Amino acid sequence: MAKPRSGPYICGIDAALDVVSGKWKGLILWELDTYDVRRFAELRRGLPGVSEKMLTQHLREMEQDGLVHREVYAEVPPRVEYSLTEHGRSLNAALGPLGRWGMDRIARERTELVEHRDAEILPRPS
Amino acid sequence: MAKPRSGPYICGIDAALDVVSGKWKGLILWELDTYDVRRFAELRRGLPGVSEKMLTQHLREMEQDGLVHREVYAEVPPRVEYSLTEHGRSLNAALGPLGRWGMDRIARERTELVEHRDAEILPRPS
DNA sequence: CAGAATCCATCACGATACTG
DNA sequence: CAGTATCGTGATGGATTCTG
Repeated sequence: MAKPRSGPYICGIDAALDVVSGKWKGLILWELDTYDVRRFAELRRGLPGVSEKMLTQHLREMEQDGLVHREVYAEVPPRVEYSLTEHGRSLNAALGPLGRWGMDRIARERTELVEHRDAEILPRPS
Repeated sequence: MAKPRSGPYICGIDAALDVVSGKWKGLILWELDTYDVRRFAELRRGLPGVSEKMLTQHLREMEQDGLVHREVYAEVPPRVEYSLTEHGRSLNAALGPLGRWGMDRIARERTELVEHRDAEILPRPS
């Protein structure tokens, strides 16, 4: 089970996307990068709409991919803390420009209705 | 149809990943960036294993997302050329660091059997 | 050549219930 | 609290066939 890898990667983008392809992985990365350390319930609260199963699953995969570190405390009220590994941090850094691009895209979408806004591309299909 | 997703994004990463999340989109981007202009069959050859359906589907979505430009020539042997828009180019630029990260990951995986792997850059013997 | 259409397999994702 | 187990579903991806 786990992950049927996409076999031999053709390029770096491919390999990287394989690791972040999951509905919540981007957000998990963001959350862990922002807060440094987070507990299971905290992450869950930070990702509105995620189910425990998906959160666990994604966390496990990311742990296996060496992105996330999982620290378990053998206490009476169980406590588990998640944080990014060096590897995970470097991924996040590499994701920086993409994040900014995404922000621009969001901004663009907000003004997409204004047709005067953009004169450069706008392919007009007739 | 196309994409019912794209709810309100929580962060830029989320928005960007939504656009490149597809089995071949990363490769398509890479291919179009490398060759500048590509025909349908060329793209198909460049993406070993892709089906026509998926290629068409991905291309259409990317066109709709404003990443790809589709130029149709009304000739007897039909010819369609795909290229990146400005928007697509900027995405690719933003994808650069991620691609390099992915390359590192591939390299790392090659030496993954060495559990001692640390801050060391071993030249690949062989 | 560049696709559209159809059918089919798989899997990512989710809801719910149970546990140490 | 932090999971695990099970089941169900729609989206995603693929093989094949047909067309302008």
